Amino acid sequence: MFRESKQREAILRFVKGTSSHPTANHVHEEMRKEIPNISLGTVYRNLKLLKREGKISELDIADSKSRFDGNPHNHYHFRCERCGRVFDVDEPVNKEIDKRIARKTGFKVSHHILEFRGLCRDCQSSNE
Amino acid sequence: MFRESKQREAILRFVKGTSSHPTANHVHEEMRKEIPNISLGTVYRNLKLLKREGKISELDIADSKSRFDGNPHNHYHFRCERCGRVFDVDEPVNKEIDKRIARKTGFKVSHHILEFRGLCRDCQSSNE
DNA sequence: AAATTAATAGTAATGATTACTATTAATTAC
DNA sequence: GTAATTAATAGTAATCATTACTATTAATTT
Repeated sequence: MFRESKQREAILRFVKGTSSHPTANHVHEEMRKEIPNISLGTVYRNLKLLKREGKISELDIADSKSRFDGNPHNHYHFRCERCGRVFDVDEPVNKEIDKRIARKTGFKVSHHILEFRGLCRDCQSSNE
Repeated sequence: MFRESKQREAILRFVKGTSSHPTANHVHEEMRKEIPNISLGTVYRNLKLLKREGKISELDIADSKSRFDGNPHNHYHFRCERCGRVFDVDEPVNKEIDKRIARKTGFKVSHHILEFRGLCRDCQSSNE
């Protein structure tokens, strides 16, 4: 089914070996150093494939389209992985965790974004 | 400085009045019902403006480019709002909160995504 | 070594968003 | 109230990340 390719091996090796959370373009630039004519399409295809195989992950959060919220205050959301709908979650925002992370890392933490993922009620009951 | 326009008023009224977390395109479609020739550019411009004014918010999370991570297991991140770099955060994943939200909402919660935002050490010290 | 076909390179297409520009309309000056 | 000013708009073109397409290349199998 799958064949080995030096392109895919190199992409996996690089992403596994860096903590820079590179974009597809970053990976492409890096790859060109050892495989000068590697194409961007190959990078995209393999990143997606390696993700499907569970060897790497993607910090996507949110799909390609941005969504807006009439509530301007920070609050949490739930996104259904099947229908794509987004719901507000009625859970108090944990401000303590920002302080803890700030203490641990030395970063200045202004806020955090928390999104739950799974299946909404409709999508659980609909069998298909 | 700012002038009122029926387009902006209608957009704000709609986004404030729905819990559907609409995309720019959803807002545009809805607006066309009452202002048939409103342009998509106007919708985008006003959504951005209303966000800047703090009247609505955007569920962007992540910018336009997707980032990849050699660690395939769920973990938290910190994103610097100034330089854009993403760092891993060494904090145990809270599985209890998924259960609590599931109990509260009736949704099936598979996991959650948590991203801290603020200024990394470099960007705090660089004065500019 | 030849046959098969997955993977690639290179290019074109897509889709969300932003930029641009002439026109319209809200506000200000008279 | 009317004319002058200029912010906001409609409509279109441009941009940018990502995906699709296709002829060619190269792993793997026979």
